[in-house]
Amino acid sequence: MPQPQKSLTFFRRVVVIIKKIPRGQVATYGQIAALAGNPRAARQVAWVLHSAADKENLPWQRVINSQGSISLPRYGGYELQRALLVKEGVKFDSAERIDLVRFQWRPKIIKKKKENKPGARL
DNA sequence: CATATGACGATAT
DNA sequence: AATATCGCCATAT
Repeated sequence: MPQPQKSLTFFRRVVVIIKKIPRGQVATYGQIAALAGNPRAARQVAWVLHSAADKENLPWQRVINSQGSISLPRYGGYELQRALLVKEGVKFDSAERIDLVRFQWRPKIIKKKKENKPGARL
């Protein structure tokens, strides 16, 4: 018997995650890789975008690098990505970087139960 | 199995 | 700050 819900491939998990990035916010390759279960697979996220951004209709423009900047080369998609983000309200500073503190998506950690320590002070 | 690819990330220089 | 180098690793072939 095959497992009822065999874990999805990394590829699929990444696709699902990227689709959840809210408009006006961004996520980094490494962040997405981590959410997909492998914090060291940032490059694979790039690969997923390369191979499926279009087919899967992903909000690919919301994925940027850990420096808060666009990874696509100038005249190779950079301008388009920048324009799409600006249109969503994302701001770029004078160094062409996005302030991650302001714009990075911070999904709620769903995880399992078990947290909630009554009386715990932080 | 062996190699190649890649919109990365961290570190060294 | 800008560039170079290396480590990583899911997929593709």
